[in-house]
Amino acid sequence: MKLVTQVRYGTRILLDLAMHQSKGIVQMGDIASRQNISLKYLEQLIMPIKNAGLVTSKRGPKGGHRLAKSPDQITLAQIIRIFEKEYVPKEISDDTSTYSEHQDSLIREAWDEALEAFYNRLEKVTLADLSIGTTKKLWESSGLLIFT
Amino acid sequence: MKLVTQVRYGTRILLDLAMHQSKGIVQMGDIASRQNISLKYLEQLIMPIKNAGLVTSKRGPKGGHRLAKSPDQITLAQIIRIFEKEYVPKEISDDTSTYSEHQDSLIREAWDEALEAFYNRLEKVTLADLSIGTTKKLWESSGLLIFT
DNA sequence: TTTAATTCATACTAAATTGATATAGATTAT
DNA sequence: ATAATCTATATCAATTTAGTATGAATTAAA
Repeated sequence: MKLVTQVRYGTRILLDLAMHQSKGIVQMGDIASRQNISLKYLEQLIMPIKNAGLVTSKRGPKGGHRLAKSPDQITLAQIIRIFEKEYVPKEISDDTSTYSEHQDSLIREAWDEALEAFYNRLEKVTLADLSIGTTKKLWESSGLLIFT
Repeated sequence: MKLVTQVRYGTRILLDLAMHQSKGIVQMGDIASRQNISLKYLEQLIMPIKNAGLVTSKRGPKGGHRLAKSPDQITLAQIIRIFEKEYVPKEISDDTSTYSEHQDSLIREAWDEALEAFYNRLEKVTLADLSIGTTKKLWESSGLLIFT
């Protein structure tokens, strides 16, 4: 059970967008250099995020991306769900007899509820939580409020 | 986030052991044929289960494996923990500046608590739950109590 | 209306993980 | 001794994940 890199990068992208919200639209190229991710890889990552409705985009020169919701409406759980493909557990047994169905349904039910509990906790961390912390720290350490 | 095959097979092995408890010690070869898993693969899977203290073994002829605890002391969560290697989420940011530490610790904390919630639910399903269901179903459907 | 900046769409490659097989050694009841 | 059984590695194949490359579609601006 691991936090795939796509989630880490995805979070960085969204966080970057959140912190540069005031600029309006932001270019992938800028994020790429700021976050030190290859532009091409980043372009791939932003796509599912966009399809999930977390950002909107505009093509052409002066185009770019922006958050589709306010940072406190975007949660860690949402980001993780985009990349961790929802997985239905296979049957424990490989036969088709009736008696294994009971086991399988017990396991599946527990699994589903466990996943729900997992995501519930992750719903509680928003981009706002993360970026507020960031700008605050920046302010404290440098005396400059760079990202506003 | 998926239930790896190792967990499915591991569960089947333990369930098989649980259902043949009365025989005392059980050979991997028997489990392999009953569960339709290659003996060699199965031998690999039983090792971490043994190291986790869920079963004990005896070598030589008439050797084999048996559960180290009663079936109601063995939970799905335990089995999953054996195979899903405990994974510490990497830092979101790759720089070493102070301001990213706050984000990372927020995320890590949420992640840890989410995992805990996940496993808590899975603690509630024991081998006994699964095997009791099985023998009962068998009884009902065939009139024969095969696994006792 | 051409040009250049940008997102969008795929195809491809490389590395890591997982699933499975193979070979041989260690232990022990008979 | 011998054969049955578990133990320990090595190897291979399949799948998934990470990352790169190529180029088309869109559009602001000169």
